[in-house]
Amino acid sequence: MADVKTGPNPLFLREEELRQAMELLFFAYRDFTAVPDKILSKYGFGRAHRRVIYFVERYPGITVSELLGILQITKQSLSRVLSQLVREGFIVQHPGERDRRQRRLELTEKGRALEHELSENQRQLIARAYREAGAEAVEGFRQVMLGIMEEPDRQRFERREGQRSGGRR
Amino acid sequence: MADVKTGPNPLFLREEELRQAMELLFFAYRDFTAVPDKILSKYGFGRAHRRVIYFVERYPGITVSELLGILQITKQSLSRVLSQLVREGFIVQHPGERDRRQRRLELTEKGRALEHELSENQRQLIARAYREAGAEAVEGFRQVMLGIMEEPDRQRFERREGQRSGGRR
DNA sequence: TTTTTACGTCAGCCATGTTGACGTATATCG
DNA sequence: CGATATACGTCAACATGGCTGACGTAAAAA
Repeated sequence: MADVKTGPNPLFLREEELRQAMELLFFAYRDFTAVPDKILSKYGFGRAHRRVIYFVERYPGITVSELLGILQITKQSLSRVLSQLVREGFIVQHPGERDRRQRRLELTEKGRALEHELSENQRQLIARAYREAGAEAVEGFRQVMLGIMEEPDRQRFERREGQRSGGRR
Repeated sequence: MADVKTGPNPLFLREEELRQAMELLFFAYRDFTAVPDKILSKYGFGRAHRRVIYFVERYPGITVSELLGILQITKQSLSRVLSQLVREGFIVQHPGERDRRQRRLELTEKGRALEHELSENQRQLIARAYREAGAEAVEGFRQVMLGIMEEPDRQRFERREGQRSGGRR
C-alpha cells in the first residue's frame, strides 16, 4: 500500500499529526464497537439499542428528552428502538414524580445483564489501553478528548478537573 | 438528570473511569463527525463517501482491496459509494502497473477540494484540542488510542514511538 | 491450461437516521 | 378556569449504508 508519508518539515509534521489524530479516532472507534455489534445481532438489536441501554444504565431514571439530548437523534428514531426494548423487557418506564408527563427509564434485571455483556469487551479494551499507557497518558487522553467535544457535553465530565458544578444542559 | 456518581472507593473509581472513557469516545466521535455530515449532505453524499475520500487522499494509489481492509465493509457496500464518486468525477481509477487487475484510486482536483472542505472543521477541532492540552497530553492521547485499537492497524502508526519491532503491546 | 485473484454488478434485506402530521395527558400561565 | 405549552407517542414515507448471495470478466499465478 502507498506508505504513510513522513518528513522533516515542521509544517508538514503538523499536518501529519492532525491526520493521524483523525485516523486514530476512526480506527479506535471502529474496533471499539466491533465486538458489541456482533453480540447485539444475536438479540436482533443494533448499535442504536446499545446506546440506549448504555445511557439508561449510566443515568438510571433518565427521561426521554434527556436521552434525546444525549443521542442527538429524533424522537421517532429513538422511539423505534426504545419501545422495542420496553416491549421485550429490557427497560421499564415509570412516570416522573414531580412531572407525571415524563417517563423515567430504568433497566430491568434482564437489561442489566445485557448491558454487562455488551460492556465487557469494551471495559477490557479500555482497561488494557489504560494500563499499558499509564496514568499520565490517561490524563492526556481525557484532556484531548474533552477538547474535541463541543462545549455542552463537556460539563458531564467536570469533576476531578477541580469543581462540583452539576450543570444542566 | 440523574447525576454522574462519584465516590471514594478505588474499585468504584476504576469502574467510573472506564465508563468515562466509553463516553468520551462516544461524544468526541459524535461531535467530530457532525459538521462534515452536514457538508456532505449538500453534495448528496454521506459518511461512507467521506471515509473513502479521506483514505484515498491519505493513501493515493490505494487499491480497492486495501481500502476494503481499512474500512472493513463488503465490496458491495464500497462499490456503491465508490462508483458514485468516480461517476461524479471526484475520484479516478487507473490499472496497477505491476498488476493490471488492480484499480488504483486517486482524487481529482475536484475530489481534493471536497476533501479539504470536509477536513477543515475537523482539523480545527483537533488543532484546538491539541493546543489546549499540550504536547505531553497529545502523546498520552496517542498511546491510549493505539491501545484501544486492535493489532493489525496499529502498525500504520508506528514511527516516532522509537522502534521498528512489530511487537505485542 | 487451469485455477485463483481483483474487481464489478444485480437484487433484495435490515437497521437506523430523517421529515411531517397528528394525538394525548399533564403542567403552566394569564 | 381556560388557553397554551410541554413531554411523549405514533403513523407513514423516504434515504443511507450496512449485509448476503449469485454471477461475470480480466489478468495473474500455478
